[in-house]
Amino acid sequence: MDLMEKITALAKRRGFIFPSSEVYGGYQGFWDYGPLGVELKNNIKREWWKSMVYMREDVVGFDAAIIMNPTVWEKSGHLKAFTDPLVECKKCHHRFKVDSVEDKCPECEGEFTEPKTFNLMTEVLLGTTEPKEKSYLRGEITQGVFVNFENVVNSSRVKIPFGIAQIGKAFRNEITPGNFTFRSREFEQMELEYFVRPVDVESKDMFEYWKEERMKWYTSLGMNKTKLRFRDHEPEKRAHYAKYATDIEYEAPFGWSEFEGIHHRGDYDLKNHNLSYKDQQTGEEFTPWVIETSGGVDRAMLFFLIDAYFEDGERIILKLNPKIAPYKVAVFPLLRNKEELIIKAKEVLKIIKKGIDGPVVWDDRGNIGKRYFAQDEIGTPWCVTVDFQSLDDATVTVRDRDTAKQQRVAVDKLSDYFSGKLK
RNA sequence: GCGGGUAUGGUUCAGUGGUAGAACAACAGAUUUCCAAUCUGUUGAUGCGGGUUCGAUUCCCGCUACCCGCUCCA
Repeated sequence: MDLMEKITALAKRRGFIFPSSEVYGGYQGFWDYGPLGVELKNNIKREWWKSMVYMREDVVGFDAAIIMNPTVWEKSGHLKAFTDPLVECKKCHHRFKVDSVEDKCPECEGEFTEPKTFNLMTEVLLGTTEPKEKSYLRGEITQGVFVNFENVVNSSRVKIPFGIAQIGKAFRNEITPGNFTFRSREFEQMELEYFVRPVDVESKDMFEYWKEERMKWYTSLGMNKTKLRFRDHEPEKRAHYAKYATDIEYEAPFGWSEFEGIHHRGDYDLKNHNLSYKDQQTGEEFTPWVIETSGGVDRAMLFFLIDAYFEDGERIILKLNPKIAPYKVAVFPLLRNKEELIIKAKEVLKIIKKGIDGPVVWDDRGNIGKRYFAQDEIGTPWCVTVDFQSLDDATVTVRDRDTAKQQRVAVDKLSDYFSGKLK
């Protein structure tokens, strides 16, 4: 079994990720997050929000509607840019963008089919009477921030340079979803739009600054540096709006794959929507430039999972950073059939639950070794065992996931012990 | 959308034109048991829809999903 199969199987077996609507045969390009998956994903989003909004003075949060006035998408250029006419070679079946090729297939000299368009925007019909009004599920979350630019400026005392952060779902009719959750038709983005003065040097510096910031964030949560790299876009490969563009890529089992883009969008978007900024002190009015950091939440989660996956003989360990691990602590009674142990262990469970921020779980299956294995496999950083000694001296053993080493800790010190490690 | 492959309990596999087996998991019970798979018991499956046939999980067709390429870029 290759690594992707192992991750996919683990994700399903332990409740991280399921194929969407699986009882009806699934639905291509959609995935559901199970009890552990939603914890992991929420933790990633929370850590992102903390570092991008709470830890900064110059960024505010936002949450736009998924469905917007269709004019937004006309103005933004998405109805054009997300519609790629493709031709297919009748002989070798390779496909190409119409404007990227001549009239013969560069692979095999074969004839092309008529161009077909693939609109990546997901259409929705609104209203109760026919004809219904057509709109779109957002193809990227950014536009909601841009069209609210002046609302935010007028209501929240932000001054350039400043940023607006947003996390939310986006939808694209991908031609070929695949590689587990990597390319999905519904996905979540975590994005910052950082507005700067339209000055080349300043904006380029800011672009470089955000590149480094974003890379640091992933490594600070434990992602393996040697599996990460930047990949600058060649001018001709850049999106329609980008002045500069870089991807952060992870070396997945299916190859180096992008999961965050840092784009210098210039004034493209605000100009499209006819929006500008007025400096209250100088009276100067201008259209800011935008540095965007746009990360895929589902992709980041997939790569955190892959990156954390280790095998030690038969033992599987998810070495997730404790901050994003679904469960922080598991509590075991050494034996499940000794009432005094159960009572004490339930007390300890309650104490830790109150003492730390995050899920603490109970586990009394089979035998103790089995529980350690099961918790390792879902990345629980610490296991607390209540044994007979605990009944005498109110201490428990705390076992570390990565080292498998144990330490005796007094029950009344547990909360401090764990919250210290979770900082 | 095109080409190739795959589809059996939760997972990994077996098997058959006539009552589908196992291992692991799950659940219940036993055992002073600290690094899984001691002991006992229980639940649970042929992706969906057609066709051929007395009878289909098995043969045929269609669909769907997943995997590998083309494509895509969060």
